[in-house]
Amino acid sequence: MELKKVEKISKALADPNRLQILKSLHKNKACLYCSEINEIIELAQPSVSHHLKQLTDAELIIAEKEGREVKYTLNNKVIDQYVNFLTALKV
Amino acid sequence: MELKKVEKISKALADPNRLQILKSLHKNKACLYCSEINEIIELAQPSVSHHLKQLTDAELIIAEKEGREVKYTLNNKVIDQYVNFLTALKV
DNA sequence: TAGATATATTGAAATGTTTCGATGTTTTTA
DNA sequence: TAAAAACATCGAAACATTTCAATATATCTA
Repeated sequence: MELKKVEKISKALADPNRLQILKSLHKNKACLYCSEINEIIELAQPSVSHHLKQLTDAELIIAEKEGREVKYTLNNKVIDQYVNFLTALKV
Repeated sequence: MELKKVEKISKALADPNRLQILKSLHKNKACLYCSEINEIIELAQPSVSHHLKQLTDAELIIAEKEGREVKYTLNNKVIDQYVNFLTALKV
């Protein structure tokens, strides 16, 4: 994995609200609708939308449009790649 | 691992210069002197000092004073704990 | 012990991030 | 097809991070 990508993922993980979103996705078998996330995170809707964009841009989650709703899913593959980079860092 | 700690480590990893320092530590069998890091990173000395502090505060590296020099070592244990948190996030 | 060397701290400018109200876009439904 | 619902985008305020010159501190050496 490229350093630029590691940096982007780290940035996405470097916020308490975004970590909360990821934990909630984990609890809910990896997927949640945007409206459900809006209920969990105590921020205004545009702020939650911003955080979901950061996570999506880092590819930590995948957004799928379903009508006028959006379903978010954890991207296990990218988490694995990030973990592999970190593991390779050790001696 | 506490969310606050995950956030701190993620922040420490969210910078290209700090990732470069970690990669260099890996290449050099996990340890480097501050002066060597100053040569690798193309920033002024106080900036490098600042980045080393971020990494040390996150416990990703360990600082040991040796006379008037400081030796930095990768902290494999904390990297492992961080990796475990991320792995547990997957479904 | 005075000067040199290695690193840390301070303070300030530049830049980036977070947050929200207002508003825009898309899709559903009455 | 007009109104409602779900989400995204914009713009600005508040806050945090990065960077460096100047300076401080600690340790070594002549």
